[in-house]
Amino acid sequence: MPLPETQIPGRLQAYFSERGIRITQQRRAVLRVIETATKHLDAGQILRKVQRVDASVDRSTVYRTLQLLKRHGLIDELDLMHIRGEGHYYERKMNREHIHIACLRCGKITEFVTSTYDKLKQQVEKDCHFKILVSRLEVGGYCSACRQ
Amino acid sequence: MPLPETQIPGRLQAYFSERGIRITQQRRAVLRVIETATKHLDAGQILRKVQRVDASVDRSTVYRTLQLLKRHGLIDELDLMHIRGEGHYYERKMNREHIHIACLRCGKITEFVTSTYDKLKQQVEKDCHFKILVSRLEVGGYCSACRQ
DNA sequence: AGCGTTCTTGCGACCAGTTGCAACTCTCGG
DNA sequence: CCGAGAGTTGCAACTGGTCGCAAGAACGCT
Repeated sequence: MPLPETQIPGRLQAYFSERGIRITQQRRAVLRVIETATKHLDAGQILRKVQRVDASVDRSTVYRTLQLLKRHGLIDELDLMHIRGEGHYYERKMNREHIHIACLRCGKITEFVTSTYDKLKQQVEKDCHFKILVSRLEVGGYCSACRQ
Repeated sequence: MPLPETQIPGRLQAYFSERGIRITQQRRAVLRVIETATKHLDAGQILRKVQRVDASVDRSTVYRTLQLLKRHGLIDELDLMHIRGEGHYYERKMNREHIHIACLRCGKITEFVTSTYDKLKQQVEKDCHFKILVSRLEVGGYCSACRQ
């Protein structure tokens, strides 16, 4: 086996070992796929990419790893307004929470950061006496190109 | 059969006949369940309530009716931060869009209306040159009682 | 009211995601 | 380096949601 362990751990794997969460071959593969993803992936796509590295990895392992990451707040789960089916999409959590804007016609996903979103969350915390841990704002409609 | 057709149509049914969408026994039952709901229902709960009126109604009919309502913008679909499982919840669309606040510990769902949310949406439309048709803001965390 | 078109339904098969369980494997201490 | 114990995996069975299709129902027209 040509040294797969010596790869750069990556943030997610580092988080795991710091917290004493076990790192297995299967989890390493899932983390790697998520960390190197360039676009929003759904569970099925992640599974397929993982199985290209290790074909024996089961669906349930991928789903369980995604749940684990979600519970630790390391990934965000998105619906993207159900543009394609009912499934969820995943992305690694960014420094700044952003809005997902989905064009219902061309399917393009845009991300948008604004301080108004932060202000809105602060207002919710204050007015509702609520401690926010996760939040998700998704918007569906038509982008400028599709609206013509 | 004691005059089931003579019931007050209700808003959803009225919308259907105005638009020439066929009204069937099954759809009538689903609309009735949604219109008389006092809390957020998931598809399974709606199915069970519908089947108490007409046991022959199939799952797929309920799901298709929900999709139909969603497409016409008559109901909103919510995840409620996946407090219980992966399923979705449905509520009939209100005059004013509101934020759903889900306590991750006690499961309580609070609804919150604020003009900041409207301002945020306006800003997205302006800054992103995007026409918003639907939006959804869900927040998860701890309510004041559970935070102690 | 009867008829025909068109839409809807129920069914069965399928895909996606979850769960219980026995076998396995990771990690830590010796 | 090895063994024990806890945690993880793959499997199989199950639930939730979707889809294609043939039978059935709704509505407009006469």
